[in-house]
Amino acid sequence: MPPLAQADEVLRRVPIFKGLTEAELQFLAERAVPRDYQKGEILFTEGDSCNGLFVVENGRVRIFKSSPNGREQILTVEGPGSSVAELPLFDGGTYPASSAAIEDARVYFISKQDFHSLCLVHPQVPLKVLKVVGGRLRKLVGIIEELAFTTVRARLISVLIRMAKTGKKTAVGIEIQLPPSNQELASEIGTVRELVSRNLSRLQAEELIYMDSKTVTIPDVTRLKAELETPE
Amino acid sequence: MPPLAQADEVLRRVPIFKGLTEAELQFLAERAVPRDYQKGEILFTEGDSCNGLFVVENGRVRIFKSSPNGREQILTVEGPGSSVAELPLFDGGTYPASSAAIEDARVYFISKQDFHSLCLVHPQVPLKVLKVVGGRLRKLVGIIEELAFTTVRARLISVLIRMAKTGKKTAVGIEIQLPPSNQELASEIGTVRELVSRNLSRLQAEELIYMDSKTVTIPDVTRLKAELETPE
DNA sequence: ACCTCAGTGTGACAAAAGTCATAGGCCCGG
DNA sequence: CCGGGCCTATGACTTTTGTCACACTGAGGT
Repeated sequence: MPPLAQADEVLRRVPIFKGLTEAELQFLAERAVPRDYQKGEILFTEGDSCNGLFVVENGRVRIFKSSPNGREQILTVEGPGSSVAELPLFDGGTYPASSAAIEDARVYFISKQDFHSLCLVHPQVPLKVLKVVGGRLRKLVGIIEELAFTTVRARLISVLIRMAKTGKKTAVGIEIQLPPSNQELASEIGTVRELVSRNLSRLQAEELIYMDSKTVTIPDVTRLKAELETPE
Repeated sequence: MPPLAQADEVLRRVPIFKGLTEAELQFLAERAVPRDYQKGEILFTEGDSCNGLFVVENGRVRIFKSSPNGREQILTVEGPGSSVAELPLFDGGTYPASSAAIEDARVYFISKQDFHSLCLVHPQVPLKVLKVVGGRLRKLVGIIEELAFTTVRARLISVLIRMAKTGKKTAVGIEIQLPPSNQELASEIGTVRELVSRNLSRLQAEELIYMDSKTVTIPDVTRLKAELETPE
């Protein structure tokens, strides 16, 4: 069990609640229900009707679509301080995708009613929501672009580069941690386990990366980026 | 040149402006600038900074991503009474995609400033925007799902079925009109001209559709839908 | 009537993606 | 130390996708 945190401390960090007064934060904090999820546990499933929104306190949560033949496509991964599923709250529809905990996680649940009450007294909130939704939309467009135009290899290189931005610098290059399984990585780039495995091997053979189980070292990010330009 | 219309009549029909008073509509109508575009003309390009939002009076407009090698992926097609590009107005970023007129079209342009003034006096508006943005997000997720999980053939069948919903019933089936070029259709489903051509031929050979140039007749929509279930 | 031009249909390939089967590694519990 | 469960790597193969080249059609314009 993670140590208890003050709900208001958590909510204060959430972008859509920035700028609320102490009293307003308090109002929400009193009504926010903490929920603990174990690794892999489902928060909600595509098509469920939406009763409220989630705020992640710790752990990470993935939002994904799944296909009848068992494949998955991750839409986004949200970590501490993110809100999840604000949108269906406003358009009244069901969840467009499913969500599950990647690691053990604690989230707060805020009911639709409470959130709507807040919006009434604080019209700034919908504007903030629009802002984060804007970012989400951009992300989705980015995924579409990658799926429509690029190969698995290019998408894999893209995630590696994205991860490199927050990676650890070492003497021999930037060091990053791959997700716990190749399956997870495959879902992020919309393909299957085997192709991830093959392409990682190939990148290593080409000396663009070095792998030690889940730890990848990128000796030269620029050279990796260059691979994205040329078709070969 | 299309006949002149009263701007306020056009704006009244737009979802995000539903519920405004006459005075407020008037305020916008006075400030909305009409613009005429010819078929194929560009409204804005991905990466442009965003100064306002568009409302389509007539004609249709497509929003799309384009790839360095000349391919395109259509994100949505908006017709009369739709607003376009509300989002970057709120998050302050640039346009995430480009837009061009499919046919000759007239649109109204409303500047960022005017729109923000409206939002201040009328907090209902952002809520309406959230609603339409919600729909947009769902659409994008749908595109991702199709790109990630299905084949060109399935995506083609999907659009045909979607078009059938607004098609014309005849004695021999439902009749629909394909877009003016196969290229356009290809961009909608994220592939190339040739594959559209081939797959349409194949569907006709299988007697799932009948084609007479751009007019397609679907004798049995259920049978077409069944093709989506089975891998073969 | 003829030329041009944009869009089409198709065959032949090449490349990429996905499937299936198999072998092996690693960790954990008994 | 052994066995089961889970994940990984990899070869062999199929299907799908995309590219290129080329011939054909139909509408418009002069």
